[in-house]
Amino acid sequence: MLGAYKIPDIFLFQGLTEEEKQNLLRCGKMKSFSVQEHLYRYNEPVNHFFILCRGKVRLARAMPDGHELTAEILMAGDMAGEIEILESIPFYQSSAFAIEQVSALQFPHSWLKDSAQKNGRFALNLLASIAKSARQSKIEAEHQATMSAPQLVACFLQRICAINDFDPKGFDLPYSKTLIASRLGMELETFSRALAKLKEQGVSVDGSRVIFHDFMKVKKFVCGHCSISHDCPTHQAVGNKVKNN
Amino acid sequence: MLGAYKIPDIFLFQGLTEEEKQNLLRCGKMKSFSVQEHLYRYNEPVNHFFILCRGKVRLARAMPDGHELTAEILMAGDMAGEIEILESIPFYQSSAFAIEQVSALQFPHSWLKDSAQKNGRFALNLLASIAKSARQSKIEAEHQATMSAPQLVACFLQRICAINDFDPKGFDLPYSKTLIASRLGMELETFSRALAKLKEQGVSVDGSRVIFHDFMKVKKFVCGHCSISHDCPTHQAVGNKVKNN
DNA sequence: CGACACTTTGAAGACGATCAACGCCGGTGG
DNA sequence: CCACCGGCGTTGATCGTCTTCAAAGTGTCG
Repeated sequence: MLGAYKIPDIFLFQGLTEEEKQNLLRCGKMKSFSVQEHLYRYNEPVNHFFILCRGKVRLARAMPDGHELTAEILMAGDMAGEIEILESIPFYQSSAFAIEQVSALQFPHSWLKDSAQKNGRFALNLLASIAKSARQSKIEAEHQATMSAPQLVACFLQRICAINDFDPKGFDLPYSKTLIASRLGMELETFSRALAKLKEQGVSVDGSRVIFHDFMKVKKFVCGHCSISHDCPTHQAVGNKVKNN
Repeated sequence: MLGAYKIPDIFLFQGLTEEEKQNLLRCGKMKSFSVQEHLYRYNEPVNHFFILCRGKVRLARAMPDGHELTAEILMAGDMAGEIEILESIPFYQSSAFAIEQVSALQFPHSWLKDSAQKNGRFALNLLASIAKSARQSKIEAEHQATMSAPQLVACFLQRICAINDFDPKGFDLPYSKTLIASRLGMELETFSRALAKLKEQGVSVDGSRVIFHDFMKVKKFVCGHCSISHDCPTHQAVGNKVKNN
């Protein structure tokens, strides 16, 4: 059968018994989506919760000026739709497009809350997951406000490398530069020029081939991979510079 | 007794029986903090979870260059420390300073997960809360990437007005301009100039007095108060402008 | 080979950060 | 009462960065 991909270790199910897992999985269907197909669209009623098993998905929303912003690029293991469901928002807040051949577990929207309410362990897993993405978004907002384009790009490249477990000494970009630029909220031209500047920092990007020649230098340049680990040397807090009231 | 403030309706406790609430509250202590005092500091071990009952708290982290960024300004009803606890991060990721006289319920850190695991309704409330702040942060990152300084300021002013239930026809800023600028990740000078430009959009700010002369015009200018409501006219999604791979 | 999507490069303009100076206010101390 | 000071906010000038528009280069696929 076509859609029969091995179900990956799902973070939400960690620590559950095999029986609990099977019971939970019983409510889900494995769905396939081909390139350019959408899992859901902005403003559609929230009917489903998804867990990505294969392929990548782009979450995007269009700005009124016609620009389109890529909010997130999901990979296997990521969830989609959970925010809307948990906040009880009736309509999807973004559109989800498959950028590769995608397989995803699809659950009815009520499944998520029901399972969280019934199964304490499931709830904790879900909480950890969402807390992580909340923190990630906070850090990203911070970065957008404080980092230059080359720093943002370098930070993103590090993250790509880390979460995909690529070799820093040489790997291929998993998506187009246009998509990355849109993900980082910058123009393609700016992105391109940023790559040129990164050569000075020991990062060479030729076509889709990326090489970190001096990992330490890059870390220093962007502030460690703050978005990844907990001990980002950049964001040491101290002071009291901003006075109150 | 000094710290005896009425405990506000706590979102986390919604839908619980009176008995459940009392049981949960039993683990918390009401603490007072005076201006400039900290509830916790960056990199300290995560020992407590807080629910703010009175006063405002600034969450901040310092950048290596000495700059300091205000990540969040909490008000009564908001939580602090939940992200670190739920993600099991052992150290606080920001510092929390009281910018007014503050009262807060302080719980041992383990209380949060324990309660979520045991009480399904509590877990759902917590999930909704965190989902909301996750979505909020996403939107903020988006704004930082796409909006001009005057737009960011206008958006922030609208939000202040809405969440405090102020009268748009005239209200006072609840914090200093320096603090707001830092919250928005911009320089005080930029903030000041942004206010000047907002006059053209029907927003007058004189000292700490804010008046929205034409609410519709402002909404249009910033894109509705997208950060507040679900139906932000700005972020209608459509398209497919960004091509894939 | 030509069409088309993707990417790079160049030049001009807009915007925000930075540095510097000044006005304003409340408090302190002579 | 006045002089001084420090914190806060405004305003001006300059500079670097990002966006925008335009053009050209690269690659793939028929």
